[in-house]
Amino acid sequence: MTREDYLPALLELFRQYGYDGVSLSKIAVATGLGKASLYHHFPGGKSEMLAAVLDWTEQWMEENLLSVLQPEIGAQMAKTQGTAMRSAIMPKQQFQQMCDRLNQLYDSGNLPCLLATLTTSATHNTFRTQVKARLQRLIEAIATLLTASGLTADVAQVRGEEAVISIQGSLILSRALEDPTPFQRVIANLPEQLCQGIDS
Amino acid sequence: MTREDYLPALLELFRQYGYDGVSLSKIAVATGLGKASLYHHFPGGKSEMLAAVLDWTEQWMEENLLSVLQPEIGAQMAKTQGTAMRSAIMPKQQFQQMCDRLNQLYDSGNLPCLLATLTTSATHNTFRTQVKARLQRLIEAIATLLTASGLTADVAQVRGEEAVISIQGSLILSRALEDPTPFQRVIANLPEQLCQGIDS
DNA sequence: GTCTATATTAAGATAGAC
DNA sequence: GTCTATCTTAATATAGAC
Repeated sequence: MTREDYLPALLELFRQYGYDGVSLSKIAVATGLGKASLYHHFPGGKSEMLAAVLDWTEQWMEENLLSVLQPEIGAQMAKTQGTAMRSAIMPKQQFQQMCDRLNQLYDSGNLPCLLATLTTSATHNTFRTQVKARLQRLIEAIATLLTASGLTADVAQVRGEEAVISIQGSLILSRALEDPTPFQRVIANLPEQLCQGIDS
Repeated sequence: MTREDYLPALLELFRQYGYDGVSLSKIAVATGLGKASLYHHFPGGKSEMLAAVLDWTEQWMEENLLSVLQPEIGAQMAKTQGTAMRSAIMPKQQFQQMCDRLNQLYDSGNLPCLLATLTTSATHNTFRTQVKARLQRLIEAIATLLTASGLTADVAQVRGEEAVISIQGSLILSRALEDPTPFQRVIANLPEQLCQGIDS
C-alpha cells in the first residue's frame, strides 16, 4: 500500500468536513490505518495529507479541465470535422466537455468542492495561496478560450469569473438545500451562457 | 455586560473560521472574557454561542432583507409616488434596497457569509437545518415578489435560486481571490438580472 | 508497513472564590 | 459577572516492537 492509495479517502474527508473538521481519528477510521501508520506515509501529519490531496486534485484539474479548454484542441476538432467557422474553434463543445468533467468531479452536485471548503474554513496561508492560484488558472483558461473565439479580453475575463461563481454558488446552494438540482441546472446552462454572442 | 454584547465578536469568529475552527481560547481572546465567564453567559458552550449568533442574524435578515421584499411595500411605494404600473409594484427598487443591505452585511464583499461557512464545514444537524430554512425563506421571498410582479411561479423560483447562487458564489470567489470586485459586480447587476422581462 | 503504547499539548467544561 | 484553578477528554505526534 502506497500513500496514493489513501488520497481518495482523504479527499472525501477534507472536502466534506474541512481542514479543522478532520481529525486523525476520523482519518484512521476512514483509511483503516492506525495513527502511527498514517505518520509513516505522511510524516508531516494532517497538513501534509492535505498538501498531497491538493497536489493530486491539481493534477486532475490539469488533465481534465484545463486540457479540454486549450484553443488548439477546438481548432483541431473543427479541422477534422471540416466545419466552416470564423474563429476556427468550437468553444461550446469544449465547455460542454468541461461541464461533463465537473459533473463527474462533484457527482452531479452531491459532493462539495474542496477549494470552496478550504476557502471558507480559513486554514494555513500556504493552502489559501494554492486555492487562489487554482481558481485563477481556471478562470484564465476559460477566458483564453473565449478570447480566441472572438470576445474581448475584459468580457472573457468577467465571463470566466461568472462561470466559477455559478459553479461554486450552486454547489453551496445544492448542499445547503440537500438538493442537487440547482447545480445541475447551472451545469446544463453553462456552455450556452459562456458562448453568448459567439457565432457557432 | 449582557450576552448580546458578545454576539458581534462571535459572529466575526464563526463566519471567518467556521464552527470547528473557533476554539474557546480564541473566543476568550476576542471577547476579552475568561472561559468560565463565557460559560456563565452561554452555559451550553460553543454550540449555544453559535445558536445565539444564528438567532441574532436571523432577526437581522427578517428586518433588513425579508421586510423590504414584501409586495405590499412596493405597492405602497408606487402609490405614494403616483407611478402608473401594470403590476402596481416596483420590484427593482426593492431589490436595489436588498442589495444595499447585502453590501452592508458582507462589507462590500470583504466579509464571508456565516451560512455558507456553516454549509461547508458540516457541523451539527440542527445548524444545517436552520441554514437550509434561512436560504429557502430568502429564495421564497424573492420569488414571491417576482410572482407579484407578473412572473410565473417556476421562473420566479429559479430566479430566486440564481440570486442566492450569484451572491454565495461571488462571496466565495472574492474571498479566495482576496478581491471584493466579483461580489461588487454581482451586486451591481442583481436588480436588473432579477427584473428581466418585467415592465417597469 | 503496520501495530500497541505512550507522550504532549490543546480543547471543552466545571468548581468555587471574590 | 468575572476570575483562578482544575478536571476530562480528545487531538497531534512519537517510540519502538513486529
